[in-house]
Formats: sequence, structure tokens, C-alpha cells
Amino acid sequence: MRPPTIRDVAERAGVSKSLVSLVLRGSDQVRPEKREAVLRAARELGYRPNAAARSLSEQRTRTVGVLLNDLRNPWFVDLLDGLNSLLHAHGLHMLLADARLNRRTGQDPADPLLDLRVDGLVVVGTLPDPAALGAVAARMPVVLAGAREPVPPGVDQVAGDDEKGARLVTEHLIGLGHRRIAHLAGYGAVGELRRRSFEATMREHGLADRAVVETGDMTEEGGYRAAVRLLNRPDRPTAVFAVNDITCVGALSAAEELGLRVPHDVSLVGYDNTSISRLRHLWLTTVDNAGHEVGRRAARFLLDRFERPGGEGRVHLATPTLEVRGTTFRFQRG
Amino acid sequence: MRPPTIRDVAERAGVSKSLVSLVLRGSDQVRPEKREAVLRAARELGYRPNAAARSLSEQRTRTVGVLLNDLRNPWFVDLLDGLNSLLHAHGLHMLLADARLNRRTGQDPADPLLDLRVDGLVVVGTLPDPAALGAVAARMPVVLAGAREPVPPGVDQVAGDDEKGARLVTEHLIGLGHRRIAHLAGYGAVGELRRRSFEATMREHGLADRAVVETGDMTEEGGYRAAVRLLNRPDRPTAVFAVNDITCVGALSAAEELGLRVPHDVSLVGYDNTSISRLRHLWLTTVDNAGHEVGRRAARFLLDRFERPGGEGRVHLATPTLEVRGTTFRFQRG
DNA sequence: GCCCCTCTTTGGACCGTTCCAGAACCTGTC
DNA sequence: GACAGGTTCTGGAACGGTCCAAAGAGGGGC
Repeated sequence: MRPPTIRDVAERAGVSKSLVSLVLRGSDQVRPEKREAVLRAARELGYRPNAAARSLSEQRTRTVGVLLNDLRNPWFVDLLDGLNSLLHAHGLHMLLADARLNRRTGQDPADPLLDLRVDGLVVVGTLPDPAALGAVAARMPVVLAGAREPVPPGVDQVAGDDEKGARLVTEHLIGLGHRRIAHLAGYGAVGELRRRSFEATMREHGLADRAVVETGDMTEEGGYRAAVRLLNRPDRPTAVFAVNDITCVGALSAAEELGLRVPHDVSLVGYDNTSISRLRHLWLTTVDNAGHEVGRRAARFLLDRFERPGGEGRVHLATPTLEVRGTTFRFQRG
Repeated sequence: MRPPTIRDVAERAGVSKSLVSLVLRGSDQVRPEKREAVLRAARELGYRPNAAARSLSEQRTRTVGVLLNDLRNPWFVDLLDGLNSLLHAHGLHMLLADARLNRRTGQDPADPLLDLRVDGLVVVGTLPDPAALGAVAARMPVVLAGAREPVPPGVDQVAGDDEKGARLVTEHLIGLGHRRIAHLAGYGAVGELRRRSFEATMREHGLADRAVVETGDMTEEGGYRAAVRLLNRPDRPTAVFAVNDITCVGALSAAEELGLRVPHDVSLVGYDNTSISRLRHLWLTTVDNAGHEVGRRAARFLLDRFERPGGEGRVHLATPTLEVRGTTFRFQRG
């Protein structure tokens, strides 16, 4: 009572298993009536090809592993969408693994994917173990998507252009007439890039001495605390650029609690265009990271490496766009 | 230059491939020095078992497929966590597939999982095609988790107890002194259950004629619109129970826009205890669905069916808990 | 020294595919 | 009718593991 195999189909159709294989792989070297007979038999038996057997024989799985650092981060869903659209068009499947879920187990979260012999690997977000990744990259194409960490050689990299994004925000605020502008910074490569770009842009506009930076931990609570410190300063900034949306929401609470109206008394900008920023109750001005494009480009890199393995690691930065919503307004002389 | 196989390990260790297999599967019928030699050879070669070959031979994959209806829904992360903890303890892996991503392709989103011959299937959220699921259930254990749809025979079901959750909310509000209580209803089995239970609880407290129901579409926008209708009524309710957090956020916007203070003028309650409800800026009173327990129980059902296949479909309802936060308050005589 | 028994180890079949070399079958030509 | 050449079909060898029956090794008792 086990699932039917190619032999069962062959027997039923009165042909050899090789012919069944031929038909099922879409060969045109088969007489139409035989093809029909095979397809009918397969349909009647409810035949499904066994992926394990196929990939064992073909020496490839037609599957790409996607290693997510944390399913709770919503921003990567667009990325997955872009990734999937291109991969699927090339007959490839995605296998998702969550690093956070498997962390406790003490194993490398990529292990199950590697045992399954995926044809390539997309690491989404901060990578778990750079050294291990280098070893993996020697055996199969690897792309790091959505993070700006340094990567081992031979690994491609796709991410949003954080310098450009931070510049967009800063110039938006300057364009609205703001001069005392603060940045609620974060950590990691991304936090660093956004902060640097904020500072550089302020400098370019001769506002270096009006730029203020407070550092948070990229959580709402951290954003709240940093914003309280910031907004209690005697030279209170009139605009705040937060390293991400969640920090920005913390800042929003702080502003509200201090009796400041957003955006009339203080403008706020987030980053990532998360679903939270789109809540009409918050309606944050923010930066969209072009997740879909990041995903598509990651797929592109992978497909390229399938065709021509090896070579230098490439980098692509997707251009972010500013989403102006309700938390920014022109500077009102107090 | 292909990955090493069990034969390579055998050769290097100077033993037969059968012995290598024995060692790697942890048999105690092996002399310690041979075991050491094999393990050393495996380590030196960087050997990884080939999952395809193994599952082909073993006739099982040690893998459970998890079909998510939409990665954007954050509520299932806890569920996955609970699921994973038990499965992992039994040496099983999870394979994630997203129905939404694969929908466009026109195939059944479970197809890749079935081709991979997963040992069992967990469907999280609303199921795609009940008929197809019945056919699958005949071949392998299937559990529906986190949804209350009717299921084909032989399928187990785990979900939060929506009746109990809605009752908790309603009694909480009544306990605070509210009498004119409204429900922002949703759709689907879950929407139905929560609404019915709200109505029943109101009736039990002799408040049937004070209960109001407006229906939304379970989005923020829908919640907003329904709440506007509701709060503009001459007999404006003093408390609103929304079918989910996102609807509740819409209601929050509506209240604010109408100049009503939450919770002093109107109390609001959501459902699902999403990360959104935990934002201090919103701080919604809501219901926690015990996602972790749902996940663990789903794993339990699956494991049971591995041991004793067949039998009736069972149902388990996890007990939800009320999370009282900032949007509910005792009724203030206006 | 031989036999028996237990503990280790091994060769080979098998899992369900793909792939390849060659067999079988046509069709047309001389 | 033999032959060439193309098209269509087939058997068997992979692929990398597991599993099982049986072989080999070692020890104890006679």
C-alpha cells in the first residue's frame, strides 16, 4: 500500500520504466499514443515523483535553501516574494529554515539544508557563522541578502542601499526646513551605515554642529528611552530620524508623553516601511527598502552562479525610496 | 570533487561501508577503536550524510512539512516554536512552505512537500483545499493547527479556544462595569465563533439587548470604518471588543479621531496578542492564544499518529489568557 | 585440537529515479 | 529483400545510503 512508483506506472501503461521517465520529463521522442497511455496510467494511480530518488540520481535537488535569521522580522516577506518569483520561473523550489528556532539545538541552523543537498543557499539577514559560510560557499552558490556584514570570498551580497536611504531621509528633513536634526542610531553594520550617512549628509549641508546622535538598541523601548533623553535637551531637535520603524514608534510614544505633537512640534522618520509604519494610527514617514528587488536580485545572482560557478563575490545595492506619511512636516518656527 | 560519501569514509578508515553506516547510526555493536577510526575519517573528510539517499533507503524523511497560509501573519511564530521544540526532541525536522507565495503558480502549495515525501503535515491557518487534504491524510498524518475550519476525517485539529477567549473578554468588560458593549466581528470560522461567544456571554448576563455587532473585514481599515459607524451611534457603546488586534488598532484610530479618549471614554480589546498590541504606543488589552501550546500539541498529535496510524481525528483547544493592558478601564459614568 | 557460541564485520540487495548504450522498429532506396 | 538511417523503446548501471543474512574472529569448554 505504498505510493506508486514509476514501475507501477510502467506496468499499467504496458511500457518500460525508462519510457515513463522519458514521458514524465517531457521528452518529444515519444509516440503520442504511448505518451497518452503513460500519462493516463500516472493519473489513474495518483503517481507523484519521489523527490529523494530523483535528486539522488540527478545529483541536484532543484531546491534553494533560505536561511532566515528570525521569522519575527516581517521585512523579509517581500524579499522572499521576489526571490520566489524568479526561482519558480526556473523550476526551483525554496526551502525555509529559521535560525532562531534552531539556535537552541546547538547545531548550525543550515545543517538540515546542507544534508538535503540544496543547490544553493540564500542567507537572509545577519549571518550566523561567517567562517562556516565560507566553507559552504566553496561547495555551492551562496548569497547574503538584506544584510551588510562582511562576507567570505565567493559569496554574493544584495541589500538595500542604506547610505542612500539615510541620505534621502536627511535631505527630506533639511528640505522641510529642519536644522537641528537628531538620529536615533542602532548597531551592527546597518546601524553604522545609516548613522554615518546621516552625519555625512548633515556635514555636506553645513549642519555638522546641529546633528545629534543618540544610540538605542533597535527596540521600541530603546527608542523610547533615547528619544526621552533627546527631547529633554535644552536645544531640542525639531526632527528625529530613527534607525528603524520600531525605534521610531518608541520615539513617537516619548514625544507624546512629553506633550509634543507629531509632526507639528517634532518630525519623525523611521526606516524599513514595515506594516507597523503603515498603521493609520502611526502612519510613519519611513524608507522602503525595495525588498522585492533585493529578492529578485538575490535569485539572479544564484542563477548566474548555477550557470557559471566560481568567480568573485558581487555586491548589489537596491535603491530605497522615501515613503512620506504623517510624521514629517515643515519646520514651524516655535 | 563531489562531497564525500560513506564509501570514501569507509576507505579512509579501512573498514566496510556497512560498518561506517553502523557507527554513524550510533550502534553499540562496534569495537571502540573502529568506531574512533570511522568518526575520525568522517571528521577529516567533512562527511555529511546525504538526506536524499538516506530517506530513499529508509522509506522515511524524518521531516514534517509545515504549510503556512501567510508568512505575514505573525501569530504563528510562537506556534512554530512550540512545534519545533517537540519535533526536534524526536529527531524530526520542519520544512516550511508558504501557501501565499506559491499560490500564483497554480499548483497545490503542498506539492513540493508531498514530492519530498514528508512524514507528516501540519497545516497552519486556513487550509487551502479541504478535498485535497483528505486525500493527503489517507497517506500520512495531518494536523490542522490554529484554525477552526471543518476538517476531513482522520485529520487532527488544534487551535485556541475562541469561545473561551471571547468569553474572557466579554466578562472582563462586564466586570469593569460596562453594559453597552459592541463587537467588531470578522469572518470565517474564527470570526463566527468569537461573535457567537460574545453574544452568548452577553445573553447570560442579561445584556442581550445591549450587545451591538458591526462587521469588518479583519483589516485595520475595516476596523476603522466599522468603529466610526459604531461610535457615532446615539447609544454609543462604552466598550468595544474587536475580533483581532489589527481591527482593534483601526478602532483606536477611529476613537481618537472622534475625540474619544481610550480607555476613559471607551474601552477597547483586541485578540491575538500580536507584537503590535505590545507596542507601548498602543498597549492593547488583548487575548493570548497560547500559540506555543498549540504548536506543542500539534506535534504531539503528529507523533502519536507516527506510532499508531489511523483512527479518528482528534480536537484539542488550547486555553487562551487575557492580557490586560492599557485600553480597558472601568466604566465611568459619562 | 575441535566445536560451539557470541561479538563484529562484511557483501550484496534494495529504495525510486535518471541516464546511456544499444536493441527494435520503421521508412525509404536501390 | 537487403541495407541505411532515423525514430522509438528498453535493460542495466549508477546515485548514496540502510538493512539483513551470513562470514569471520575470538574465547571457553571438552
